[in-house]
Amino acid sequence: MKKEISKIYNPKGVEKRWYDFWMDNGFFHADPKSSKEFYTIVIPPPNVTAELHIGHALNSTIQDIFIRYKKMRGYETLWMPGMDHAGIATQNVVERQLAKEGLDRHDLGREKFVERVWEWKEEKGGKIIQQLKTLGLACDWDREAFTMDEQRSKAVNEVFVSLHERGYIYRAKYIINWCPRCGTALSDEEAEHKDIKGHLWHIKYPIEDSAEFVTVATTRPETMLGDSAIAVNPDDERYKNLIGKWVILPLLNRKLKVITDSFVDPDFGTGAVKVTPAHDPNDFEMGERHGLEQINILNEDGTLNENAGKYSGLDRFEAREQILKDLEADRLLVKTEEHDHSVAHCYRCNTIIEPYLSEQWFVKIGPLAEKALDAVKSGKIKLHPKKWVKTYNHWMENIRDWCISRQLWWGHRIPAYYCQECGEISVAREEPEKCPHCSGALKQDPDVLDTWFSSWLWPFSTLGWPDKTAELKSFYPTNTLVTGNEILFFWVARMIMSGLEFMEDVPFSDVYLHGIVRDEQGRKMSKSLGNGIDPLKMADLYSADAVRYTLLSLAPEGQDIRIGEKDFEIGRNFTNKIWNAYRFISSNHDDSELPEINYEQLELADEWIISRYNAAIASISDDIENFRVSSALDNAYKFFWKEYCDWYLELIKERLYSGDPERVKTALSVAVHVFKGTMQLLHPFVPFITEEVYTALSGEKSIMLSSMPTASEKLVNKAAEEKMSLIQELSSAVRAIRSQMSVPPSVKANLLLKSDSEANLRIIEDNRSYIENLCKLDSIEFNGKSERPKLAATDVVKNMEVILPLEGLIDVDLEIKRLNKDLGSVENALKAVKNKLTNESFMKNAPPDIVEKERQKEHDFSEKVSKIKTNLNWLTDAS
RNA sequence: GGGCGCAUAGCUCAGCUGGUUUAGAGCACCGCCCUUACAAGGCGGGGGUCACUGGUUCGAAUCCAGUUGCGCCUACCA
Repeated sequence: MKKEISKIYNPKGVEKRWYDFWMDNGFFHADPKSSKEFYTIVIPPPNVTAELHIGHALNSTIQDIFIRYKKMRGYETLWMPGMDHAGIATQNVVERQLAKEGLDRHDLGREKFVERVWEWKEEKGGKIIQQLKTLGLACDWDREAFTMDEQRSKAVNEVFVSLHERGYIYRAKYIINWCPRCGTALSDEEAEHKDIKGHLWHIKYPIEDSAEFVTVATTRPETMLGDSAIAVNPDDERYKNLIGKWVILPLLNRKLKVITDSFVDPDFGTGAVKVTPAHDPNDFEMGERHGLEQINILNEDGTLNENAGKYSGLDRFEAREQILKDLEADRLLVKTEEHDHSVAHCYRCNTIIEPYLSEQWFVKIGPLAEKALDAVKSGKIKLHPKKWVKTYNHWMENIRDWCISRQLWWGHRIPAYYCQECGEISVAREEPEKCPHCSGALKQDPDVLDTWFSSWLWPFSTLGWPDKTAELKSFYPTNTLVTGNEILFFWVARMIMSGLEFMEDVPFSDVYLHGIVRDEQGRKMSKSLGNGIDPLKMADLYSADAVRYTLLSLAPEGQDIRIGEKDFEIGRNFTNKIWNAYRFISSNHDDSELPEINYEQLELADEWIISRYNAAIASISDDIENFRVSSALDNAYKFFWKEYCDWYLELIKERLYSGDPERVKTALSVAVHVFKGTMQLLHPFVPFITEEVYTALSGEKSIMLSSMPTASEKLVNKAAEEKMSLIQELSSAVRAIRSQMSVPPSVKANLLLKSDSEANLRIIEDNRSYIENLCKLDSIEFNGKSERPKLAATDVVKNMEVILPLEGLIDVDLEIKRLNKDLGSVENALKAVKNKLTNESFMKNAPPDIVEKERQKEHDFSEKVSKIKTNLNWLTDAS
């Protein structure tokens, strides 16, 4: 009874049906009370504003592979999903929305604005969660967390207060990164440095009571308005006479003292530097050392303030132009040099950041970093690939205090309260009613915390901390963290710090860092370039399985990935191959139950595929356990497509069509057994189609409930593999001859084999039907008496002469050419081997087994050479 | 300035601790084939002085050093 199965795999409907099924049955839900061993991953929370891009697809597919694999290996697996509130990004979105209505957030007021953001979040936010589901991810959605939800907010609050109590949080007036467009401070990590082709302007400052000038060089001439000194290196002879003198700041005509500071590099610019303590981190420190005035010339929006004289009100870059013009007019601009330097940009809006003096909250990071450094050094946490360890160490050793306050409304409000009477600051878990010092009225700090201040708690906040939950007990520490390498500092390093500080244990034991997905030209995918590939579109076109497969098969271990839309055909073709293998097996087996494999009745092909199958189980498992996911997939591909489909399924056709029920049964039992297991091995990579065909074939409820096959040493059969490789080589040789001599499949041929090796001939004789079927042969003759035909195409396989009498069919010149080519390469190989064997030092130093191998090679190659030569002679004689 | 990575077929990449490979795969290309799972396929074929230069070694695509090119990260480059 044949079943009707579509010739081409149609994933439409299949994927959604199975995802619903998995969800309805709670297969993704993890039980903290389970007696199984736990395996946990926390998702890198995407922004609530995010839409799925190809990087998310790669990142989450890798996690899904680990989760599904471990589940089938018997673990209680938890994949903890959620999102972060993305303070700046989300506020931006809602502000843009307001702008369309002609409003800004101040029109609404803080409370209304935050309400509005929540509304936005409920209606439009979190689109990505739905999108992630189409990829088939086995996340425990019942536990979905959000950094702004109640439990996570509780954790943030607790951590802030507790760090404050430990003396790790302080408030200070310091130079920070200020984004004038977002109107907030940023951490060092949030400032992206980009190389800019800028200028170095040389400006003359007149020396007081003199006709002389001192020339300084700057990349930001507008900051001169905030200058409070000129500095030179104390050892710089050129400026010795200037020290202590006064110069006149052009345009504003303020007096500036000439000071010395060893920070100044005499070789850079002119060796004299203008000092602007309020707008440059170095100058700030120099200012501290010399007690210089800090003159702030900027408003928060990047325009110049009243300290800028006639420039006040201008935008910083307009002011720069105007100042340059004015200096030029005063003949004070002496030189304009091209100058490449790196400039900090806001990672959210790409605006150029200003170093800005302001009062902010900081985390004293040193003590936390120290422990986090140890965790990686000691191997408690392993980074994959491990090349990142050096980068991690370097960053950790040079880390600076973390600016955590943000001048935003969307986020966790800082639990610090200022007394309106005595000015004392109280930091508290619960808002105090009145000042604990003087009972005065309190006002909460208006700022919110950096979004990363909530996501660094993710591995335990999502499990219910600070409450003592069953989840924390079972699932912490988590096992594997999978994330893009660009986020190592932002997030990974900080999670390690917080985990060690608050859980007194690392948050995870292994970190898998993958690369960035780029376009075919190696460019980062971005909205502005319009070169992004929409994974949902690809999933729609080719299936989610295809997207997953393609991404993984193209992902080099830890390197960036280049990908184009057409590449997704790779995945589609693969799923189609699975489908058709299923179709083949299925159409050959009636609905009766399949017998267990009878190991007594196996043919060579069966023994061989079972052996290869067990090797595949071992290598794929080993790859996954050791974070080589692409390699695992590659091995699965090779086994399934090259060995199982190309060879094994071809080899069993004869039996399947033989009509002998016993032979059919044996072949089918092995074919199904191996196919099912292969589907299990592939399930973590392509979950949908494997579920579809596995359940269809087995009648089981779900592949997710099945156990991943384990490799059995006993079933690895080297002898069978040897034999098969002879069959394979011989078949390939015959097929090559046929193809190259253009012998159509309809023309059956006879094959003559001549060999000294009875054993080899016996192997072929025992399995002659394989060769006959694969090579479309009528007969095979072994060391036969029949005359060697004059016109024949020939080859040599394992010292066995392969003769295909093809009188009238072969092109003699072509065959001569073919043999000569072959001869050439074998002769080269022989020469190389001979060189080795005549090399005394090789003979003296190389291990005996290697020498033996080379001897064997020499023997084989020279045999082959002489046989090819003989064959060539036959041909030339005949023609 | 410091660090890291990459450089193998036209393209994307394998090739782990040096010797069973006469350097592989996929895509692209060429030829034959709609052979009763699959043309989204099968079979066969062409194509590489493994970036360059030295070194270690009996032996190097593989290890070491340097050079060049590209990429990334990092930095208090006025």
